[in-house]
Amino acid sequence: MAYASCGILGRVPDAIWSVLIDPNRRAILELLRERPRAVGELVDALDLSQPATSKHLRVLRDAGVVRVEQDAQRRVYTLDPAPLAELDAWLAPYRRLWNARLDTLGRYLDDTKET
Amino acid sequence: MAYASCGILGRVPDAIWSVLIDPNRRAILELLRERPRAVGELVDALDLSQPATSKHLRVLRDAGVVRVEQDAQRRVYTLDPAPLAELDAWLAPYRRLWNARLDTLGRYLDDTKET
DNA sequence: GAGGCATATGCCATGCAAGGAATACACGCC
DNA sequence: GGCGTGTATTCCTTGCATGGCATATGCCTC
Repeated sequence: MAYASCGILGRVPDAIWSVLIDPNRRAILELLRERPRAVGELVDALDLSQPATSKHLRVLRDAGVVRVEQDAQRRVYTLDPAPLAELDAWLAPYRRLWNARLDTLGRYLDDTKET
Repeated sequence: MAYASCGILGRVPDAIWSVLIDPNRRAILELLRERPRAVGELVDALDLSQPATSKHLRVLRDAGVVRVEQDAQRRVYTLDPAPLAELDAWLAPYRRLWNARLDTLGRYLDDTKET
């Protein structure tokens, strides 16, 4: 949310970091970015066993970046990007730094153009 | 740099992710955000042994997020935020999503106000 | 060039996260 | 109520990253 990207919230929960560590979990996030999917779909898309996939989904659930909805025997997972805003907030101060660098580069280019 | 935050580069290198996993490494980044520091300074600031600190610095160096400069026996580390732009690029599609949510929320609030 | 300081590296032990296999659980259908 | 499908959980093993300790390396001073 807005207050998160303003940097007021400060600390990124460990759960969020641990989500990002794993490539498979990042892959799941990207798949869910497209549309909600049942577990079986994810299993097919990733090259992973069903139990392994379920375990990753558990981590994602605990971190709050996905939500489950039950549809008969299937469980459909949906992306909830909100917690990632914390990550964005964490990144903000660094973003300022590399933007400063870009500004410097920009001025340099302008100056050389004038020469 | 610019091309990174434009999202052209796509994949965040594994090295960047592995940097972020560790709380101590994130702490080092934050310390260096303030100003460049020698290893000894970092050892004091973190609650870590000197060897452990050096190992983390190695990881950070390999990922390209810090640079070293030698000053007699001391090595002064400086933050280089550029590679973090890749992370920013990775985050971009998700940012769009939570912004969309905020817009929805905004409209909802506007509507209820009108009622 | 010997000794002392600052940092890096090697080796070892420990802990922990990830994946596989088997199994438990939940739901719908006949 | 038994059965098949879809998903979660448990147990176990393995690999890997972390940190401490000891030690190597580099540099400066006397």
